[in-house]
Amino acid sequence: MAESGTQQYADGVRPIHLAIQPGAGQADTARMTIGELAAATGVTLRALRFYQSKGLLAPSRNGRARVFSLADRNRLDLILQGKRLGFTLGEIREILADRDRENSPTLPINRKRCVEQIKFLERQRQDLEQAICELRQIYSCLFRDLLAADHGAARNTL
Amino acid sequence: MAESGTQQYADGVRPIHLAIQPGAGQADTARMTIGELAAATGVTLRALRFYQSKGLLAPSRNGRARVFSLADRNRLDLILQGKRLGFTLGEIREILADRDRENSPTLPINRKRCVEQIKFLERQRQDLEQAICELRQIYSCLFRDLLAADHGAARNTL
DNA sequence: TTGCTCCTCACGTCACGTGAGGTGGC
DNA sequence: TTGCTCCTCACGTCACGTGAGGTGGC
Repeated sequence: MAESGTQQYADGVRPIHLAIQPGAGQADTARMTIGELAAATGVTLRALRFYQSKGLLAPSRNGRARVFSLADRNRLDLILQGKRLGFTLGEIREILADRDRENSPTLPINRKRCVEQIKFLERQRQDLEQAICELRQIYSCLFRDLLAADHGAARNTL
Repeated sequence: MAESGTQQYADGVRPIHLAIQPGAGQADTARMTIGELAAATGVTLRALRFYQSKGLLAPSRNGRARVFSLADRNRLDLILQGKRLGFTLGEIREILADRDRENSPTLPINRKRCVEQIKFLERQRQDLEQAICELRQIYSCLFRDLLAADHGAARNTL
């Protein structure tokens, strides 16, 4: 059987008792299975296991099954923020290793890396702009050819 | 030995007799080696062989060595245009297979594919814009923290 | 003979997708 | 017993990079 990943609750109604486990203790007691974490974040099971294999996540175990703590969930949020910002998984691991102690609410990047990443993304944006521009020109050429074909058809009957 | 790829003429002065072969015939007589084509287009030898393995290029042979004609070079230009426009190699092969007969000066994409690609790239651009925006916010937070640290240091001496 | 350019495997990278085949608790 | 969720290999994808080891003509 294939694992279903992120869509096992298609109606959007997930069993709440699994997600929070209220009253079972306090503080870091919101322990989740891999399936619950996947559903909560939109990340596939495979991706979560992959992040672990790359040293980005380190869930504990209950027998063979992985158990993710609130700290793990917060760390995953930082990983996803890093991906949104265009960092590779290797870079994200570096960033999180740098000052993991701080338990930062946002990705703890330094000034230099921040500036370089902005430059990097701005270059990509410029490439994208040029590509979009070129495609729009192609599109208007297609339109012009269509008009020309109409007129050509008219002329060819002369 | 490693193959040097695109940088074998670091001074920018390439032997002209290799690039054109003047007077050897007419029409499609501008035959190039893989190294010459690589140097002329900035594509690596590996990439050229890879495009061939994917059915995008089909150079003839002189013994074991590949020989690229003017038609091959023009086709490569279309491939590179496709890549700039964000198409995958598989899509580029489809596009070039569609109406190869036309020997088009620009990538012969149809209206539907053009519109969809524009949408696709515009989505990517939006993601990029958001990322850049988020990074700029992080940057200004870093700046603010630096100022706060200065003031904090002053206050802490009180 | 030395150098250069060319060749063909073939493994590595990046971020996972996609089965295959098996386990454990309700 | 059936279903569900979980597990671990392990091969596939995309667009090449990077050696290793060998060939051919000046």
